[in-house]
Amino acid sequence: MEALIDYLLQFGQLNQQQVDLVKSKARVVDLKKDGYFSEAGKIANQVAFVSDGILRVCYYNNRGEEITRYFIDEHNFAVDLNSFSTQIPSSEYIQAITDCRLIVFSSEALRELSLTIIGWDGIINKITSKSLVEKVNRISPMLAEDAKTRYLSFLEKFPHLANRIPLSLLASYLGITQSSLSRIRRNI
Amino acid sequence: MEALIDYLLQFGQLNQQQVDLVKSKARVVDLKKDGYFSEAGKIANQVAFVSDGILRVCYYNNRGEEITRYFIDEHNFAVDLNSFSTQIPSSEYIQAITDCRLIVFSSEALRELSLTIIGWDGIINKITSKSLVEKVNRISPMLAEDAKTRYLSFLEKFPHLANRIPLSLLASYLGITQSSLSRIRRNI
DNA sequence: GCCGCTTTTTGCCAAATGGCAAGTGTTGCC
DNA sequence: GGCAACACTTGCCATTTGGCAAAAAGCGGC
Repeated sequence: MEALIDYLLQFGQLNQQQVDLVKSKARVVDLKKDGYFSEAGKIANQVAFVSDGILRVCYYNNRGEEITRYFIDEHNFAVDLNSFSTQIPSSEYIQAITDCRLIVFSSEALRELSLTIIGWDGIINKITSKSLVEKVNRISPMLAEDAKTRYLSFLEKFPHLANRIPLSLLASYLGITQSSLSRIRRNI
Repeated sequence: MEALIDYLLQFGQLNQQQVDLVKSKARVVDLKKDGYFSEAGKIANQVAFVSDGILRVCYYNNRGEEITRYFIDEHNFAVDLNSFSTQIPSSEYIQAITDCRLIVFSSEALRELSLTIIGWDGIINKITSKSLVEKVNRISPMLAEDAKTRYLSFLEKFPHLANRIPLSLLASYLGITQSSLSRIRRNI
């Protein structure tokens, strides 16, 4: 819980009373490996701060292949922003790939925080745009790189993640087959 | 200018007085083909609404290759959000690929609007997160697709853009060589 | 330790894409 | 018309990646 508060304070100020209010609206949830935090077809109505574990955002294409869009690890927020902000049913899944401990806020909790805490919206907006810009900046260069370079870039940016993510999921994130990734690994 | 106001009103309400204020802070700028709206090494201090023309966001990788991250066409905002919001020098360029007419706001103009118009920040935040989510959703699936599919998806999503963008830039956006794109085109 | 399950590695060959360089086409200018 | 500059296409071959299936390795339960 302290990690969450530290994280928030990077983006704006909160006095002790406000910090307590935030804590009171949060709910700790444990999610087992392979469990879903958010599912296609449903409307996302909660946001999670990842206290422990790794999640991934994925969807299925028209050939039934499972595509991993990105991973979310400790001390980041997980939310299906598309569905959450438009209140349209989602088309993707947010799934735990390890056992996870999440700090969850419901839509209502967030609404109350927004109404009560001056500056809350500003904090949330900064976090939102920062994390989206990061995603764009991370994914976008990958298109121009070959598979090996993509893998090496991933290792460089997330050295601690590579060992905690099954090969098949990492391959799907990198946009290559599991076999190819295995071969790439061998040749490094 | 009306297109800008219409666009803004999709994301929140503005009364006539506020609309006039917004207009008074804007500046129409014509940018010639190949001209830069924002350059690597400089700190972005303006935001543009594209009234006419097409821009692209690009950068150079460590092999000196030019990579096109995405295109920005009519009735969208162009800004180097990374640099603009952190005030760190940029690492990418925003360049006109056709003659452009832009409606430009300086940082100061935006700051004044933010202070004067209740709800301005809300409008800006909605626009920001919507456009970032769109970018992620557009780029992310491309990783899992082969070049031909990427090209077809592009045609489907931006049928009016394909003819206005030089082959070389489109290829760099799709993450393939110009020759490959030319071959793909032939075989459709 | 052994079994059954899942994950990862390999081999084989086909298909996609890149690299390079030359050829063709288009456009604007003189 | 002819030339220069640029944009696009093509040919040839090397390299990368995919598809498929089998083998090997890792892991938890008993």
